[in-house]
Amino acid sequence: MADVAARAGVSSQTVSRVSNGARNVEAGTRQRVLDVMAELGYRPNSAARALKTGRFRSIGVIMFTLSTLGNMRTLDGIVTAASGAGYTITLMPVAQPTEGEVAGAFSRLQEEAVDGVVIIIEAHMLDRADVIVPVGLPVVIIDSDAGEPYVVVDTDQEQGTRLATQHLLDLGHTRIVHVAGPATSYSATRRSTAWLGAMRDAGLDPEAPLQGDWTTASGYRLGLGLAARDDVTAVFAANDQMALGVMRALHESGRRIPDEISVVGFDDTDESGSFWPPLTTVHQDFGGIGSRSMRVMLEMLDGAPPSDDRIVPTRLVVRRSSGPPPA
Amino acid sequence: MADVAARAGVSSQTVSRVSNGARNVEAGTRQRVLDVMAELGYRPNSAARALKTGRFRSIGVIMFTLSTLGNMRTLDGIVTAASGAGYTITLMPVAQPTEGEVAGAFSRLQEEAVDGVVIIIEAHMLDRADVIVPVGLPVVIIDSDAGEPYVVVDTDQEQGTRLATQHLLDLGHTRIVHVAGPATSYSATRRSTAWLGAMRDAGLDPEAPLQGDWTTASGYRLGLGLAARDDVTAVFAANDQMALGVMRALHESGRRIPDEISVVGFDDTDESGSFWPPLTTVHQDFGGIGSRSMRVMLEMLDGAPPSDDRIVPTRLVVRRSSGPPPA
DNA sequence: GTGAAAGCGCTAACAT
DNA sequence: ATGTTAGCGCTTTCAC
Repeated sequence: MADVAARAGVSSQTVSRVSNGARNVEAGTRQRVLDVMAELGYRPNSAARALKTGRFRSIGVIMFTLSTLGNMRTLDGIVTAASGAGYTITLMPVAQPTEGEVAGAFSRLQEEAVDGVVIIIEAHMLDRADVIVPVGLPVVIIDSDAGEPYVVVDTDQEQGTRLATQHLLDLGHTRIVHVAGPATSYSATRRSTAWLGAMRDAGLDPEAPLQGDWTTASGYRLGLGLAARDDVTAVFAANDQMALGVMRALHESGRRIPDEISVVGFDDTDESGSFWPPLTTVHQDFGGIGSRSMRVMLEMLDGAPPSDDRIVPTRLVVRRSSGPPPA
Repeated sequence: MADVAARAGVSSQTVSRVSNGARNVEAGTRQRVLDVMAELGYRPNSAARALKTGRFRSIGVIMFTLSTLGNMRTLDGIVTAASGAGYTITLMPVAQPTEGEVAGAFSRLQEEAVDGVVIIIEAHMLDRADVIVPVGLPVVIIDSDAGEPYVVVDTDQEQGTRLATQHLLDLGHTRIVHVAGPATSYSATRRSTAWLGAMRDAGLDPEAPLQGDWTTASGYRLGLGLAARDDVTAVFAANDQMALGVMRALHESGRRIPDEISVVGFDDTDESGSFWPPLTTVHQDFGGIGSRSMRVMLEMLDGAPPSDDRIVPTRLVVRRSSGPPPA
């Protein structure tokens, strides 16, 4: 910057003003400085700027590394929204979604160059106030049971689950089994709970959900057991990947979908409509989750109260994997 | 830091030493400083540190936002490797994979707090020296036609393609069609070229590849056309998503896989083994791409010459979507 | 509209 | 083993 100032015959202060787009610089002076900047290939040093202003223009995202498709899409939404607001995203992976790991990532984050933190861990640990509280940064949590004072942005799991369950109920199914996500996942338990609620509201007495872990492999394993039973006419899987695994098991066992058994998923990834048969599923607006998270984050950064609009609705996408139960 | 120093009765320099784990501090002094740090909740300011050292301990990743599954997995590998080396990842999305956008991202990156840049854009633009050259940072490019002086890390596209093509050839197929990725993608064109080469080496005269865009939708559209032809016995799709779309079109048209027509993909995502039928495909080691990129980056950061080992081999995973052609 | 001075929090270099 | 000095590149404040 000093070089630019010297070459342009102005003070470094003026260079700073031009660099930041301040308006009290004469057009001629500005142009001269701009020319010299280009000539010298000048780029402001963000560390120095951050040191002085105390702002980094970056948001940290803590996420479980080997993440699900949905989390990747959510990250994509966050990155896009952040970029639009002139912020970059700094990734903070945690190897395992355990409380210790998250606390560790959090403490590391305090020395990172970020203005706020978004957490996507989908775990139950976040109600432990001591894990998060020590940080003096705005925090937005996605998909968590963290209560006050945390700001949580999330898909409307209850509404989505009821959409899926009601669809099956309306079709005439009563013997519906739920293939749940891992018990450590908050969204998985909410989907289980909402499913139980919807079933009971319909006067049914559902059996306990089967326990998967989000992967196609777990869906396949559980699906093999389901295929061997003749008292089940529909399966509601907590995500599309497990639904895919269930369908594979059903296919291999010679069970016809949806004639003998219906399958419904949750997520609606880009591929779900091309599964065979195309999967009926609950569409989650991952991009919406990401952009709302960033909007709330930006509000907090500005010292404004975060807007209330933090639960993102879903919609049911009916395809060919669901139909009436066999007569 | 000054507060800690005063409270612990030492100089700020000693606090700095403790903070950085220097060994020339007496155990008692260290403990006292540590205690005060905890008491005061001291956290080093990374901006100040970066300003002084000129190092940010962060790597920027430029990527096309609405990315493919494979790119997401590669990013995951990079993040994991970076984290292990004590680096964070700063994401720089580009809205469109055009030359202008990439150049823009690059120029923005220069003011970002990063020590090096990894580019995942899978586009042909990177041989344009003027796009990248101006940056004084180490650059590693994934999947690109960028030649010297750029360091490129990539999957062995040629080997993978030949594996897939030879598999079909060995099965007895001669009427094989290639569903290619977008012409703007370098890996897509390399797969096309390698496929043409493998076919010609087998003495065949293949028809021009069909042009998809990586999405299941494009695979479906092209698959519909393929399903209507009776002179095709096998399809080699340039990625698994397009293969999935092709299979859906085939199913809907009542064509049996692999009895009437075989389908082979490229990528081997987590879901591919659960498609129906389970997809024969070329396994790409996305994590390996990510970790090698980071290893090379770290070498460059240390001023060492980047190691040669930058092409990651693939392997063929034979499942049930491929078989001999109909008699 | 522009410039001079001061200092953000840290660490490299040197001194003790 | 510990302290002192200086300065990284920028922006804020205040003066002109």
